[in-house]
Amino acid sequence: MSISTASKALNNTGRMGDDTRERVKRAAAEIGFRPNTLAKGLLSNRTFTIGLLTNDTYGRFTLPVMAGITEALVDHGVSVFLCTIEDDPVLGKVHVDALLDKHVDGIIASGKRIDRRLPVDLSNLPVPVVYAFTEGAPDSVTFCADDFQGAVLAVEWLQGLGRRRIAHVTGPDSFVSVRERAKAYRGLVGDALPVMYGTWSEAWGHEAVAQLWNAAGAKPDAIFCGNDQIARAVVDALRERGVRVPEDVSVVGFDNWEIVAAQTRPPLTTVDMNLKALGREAGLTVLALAEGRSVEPGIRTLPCELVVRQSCGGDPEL
Amino acid sequence: MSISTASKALNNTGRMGDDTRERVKRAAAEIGFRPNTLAKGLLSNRTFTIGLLTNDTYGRFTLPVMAGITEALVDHGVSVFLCTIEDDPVLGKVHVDALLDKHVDGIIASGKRIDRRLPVDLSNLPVPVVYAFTEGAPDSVTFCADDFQGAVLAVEWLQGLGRRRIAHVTGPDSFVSVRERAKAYRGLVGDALPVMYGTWSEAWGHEAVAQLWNAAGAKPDAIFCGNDQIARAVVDALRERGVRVPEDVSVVGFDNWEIVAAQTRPPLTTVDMNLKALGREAGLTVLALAEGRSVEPGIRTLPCELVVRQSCGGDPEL
DNA sequence: TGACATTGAGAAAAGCTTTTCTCAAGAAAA
DNA sequence: TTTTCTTGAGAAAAGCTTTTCTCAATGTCA
Repeated sequence: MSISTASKALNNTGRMGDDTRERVKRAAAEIGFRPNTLAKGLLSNRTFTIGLLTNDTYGRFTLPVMAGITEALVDHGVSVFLCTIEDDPVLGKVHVDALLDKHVDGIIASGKRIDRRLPVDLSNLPVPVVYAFTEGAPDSVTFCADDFQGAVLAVEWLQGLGRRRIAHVTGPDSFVSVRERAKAYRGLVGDALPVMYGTWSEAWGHEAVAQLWNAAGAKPDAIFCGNDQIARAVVDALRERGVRVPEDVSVVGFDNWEIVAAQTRPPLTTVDMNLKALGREAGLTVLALAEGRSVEPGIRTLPCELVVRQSCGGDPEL
Repeated sequence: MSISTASKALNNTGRMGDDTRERVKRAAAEIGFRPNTLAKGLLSNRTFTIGLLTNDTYGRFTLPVMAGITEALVDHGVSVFLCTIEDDPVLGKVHVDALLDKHVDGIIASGKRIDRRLPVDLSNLPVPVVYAFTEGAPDSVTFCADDFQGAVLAVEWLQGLGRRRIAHVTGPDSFVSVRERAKAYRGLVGDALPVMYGTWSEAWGHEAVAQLWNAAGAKPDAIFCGNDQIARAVVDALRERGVRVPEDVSVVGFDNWEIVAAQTRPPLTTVDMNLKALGREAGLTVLALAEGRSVEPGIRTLPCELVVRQSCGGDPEL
């Protein structure tokens, strides 16, 4: 039995008798033959590996993205190198070099916010690069969540529940996401209440509630929070003040960070950025690029969706 | 210039003139030559890749382990495939097969608890396997944290602060870790108070405080919690009851999960399991195995350390 | 039955390094 | 001057697949 015959049999290529083909396959299965991906890669210039670069140490955003990538690519036999590079350019270069040495088919860059670059130069690389949830190079493909639409979803949900004095407690306005969400909020509720910018901490959530409730005049009947940590703190702070959630005040978060959203009492209704879908798209795109298919560059915005739990009231079955 | 001469020049092997060697190196640097790791691997049977298998979706335990592995191995030019297999045996097999196809030099299995196996068969693999924070096969190398010692650390710290009625609110006693910690606790404080087993949720933390404070008799002056989520809830519940932390009651957590521990008010003093160090050891071990060095099988227990914040009182500078 | 077509299987090359071996040239020794 | 060493450089093979080409054998048609 020649090597080439075996190869052709296993790959269903070449001309040969069906009996021979079957016989080879059976034998291969029997001895547990695994074609060496390295050798195959040597020929095809494909390694069926990609690199995922991130500076998100806690995996808050990267893990869902990674899950999506893996889900999309595992069927294609592609495995993913995860490289956490902190915010260290040197570490970044080390990892990129390692990835290039291993001839990854492509690289996906991911991060913690969509208006910051990873601290590493990914231009002029010999492999395709796509960006997911981080700022991309000018002519690249970049995926991010639709903050504006997500905020609309949240605010309209509150309005649909009859809420009319909706406050917005959010993160620093240096974030594009924060500004986008604030713009959507402004568009729907007007200028009655100021947008409250702060930090992404629980401390700020408590502080914001204190400011709102210590001020004179009517209190809000709903609070749209910039992330789940703030939302959680807001819920806690309201409870401590004897304000009932969701009866007196509805609270909606952003991120759908299970660990926070589900453990809050009551569990948070919150906007999910669909990071997994985002990862899936990024994975398929980098694969397409790796296979030489051409992909229109630009920023692709994926819609958010609202995850209804109990912090707003309303029928969770809607 | 022959290929072999170039190879020898770049690898500092073979006999040749220093001038030739230098000339080759300069030229290589100039054109940005990267030896193809695949071809090298084809010869040496090394790919400088390893697989990290985990069922820890949120990365709670796996990400620190991963960080340690990467830190230890990046200098050796080794990259890590992260495979999240949920608890799905099929997915597990798919990923293991993908890893074997790619001829990883070794596999590290990791998980969420040290007394459960990953839902996938890792025996009789053609590559070395080491286990980190998950139950290993009989004659394997397994790394885990020293729960007993960690608990001793926590309880002795409380005792050192003068606390005498120390309660223990922890997770389900089906966990080996829980039983180990409880045993250490028992050994140091005796039977005055029952060990309170529950779930790993904040709800249980609240519930436990209610039980303790609604009971007749003296209240605890310290609570040793089975993880940070419980500890956080305990702190919250105490504050809601007007009990001051740390003035009236000291609370210590377990895990040092930054996101929880640092956001709690006051921030949690807690036991850190040194997962990063654990990952580092696991990484170095799998590398040693991959290089053919022999490693004594068995369970390696790494010590925990106490991270002092403010939930216990005492001088954080100690 | 002879010429031609078809079919199935094997040989060989390519892909990129490293390593071992061979060989030629120059230098040193006789 | 001839022989022997030494040194530096190149040739070749190995590692594992896939693909293209070649070739022998069988079958078909005239």
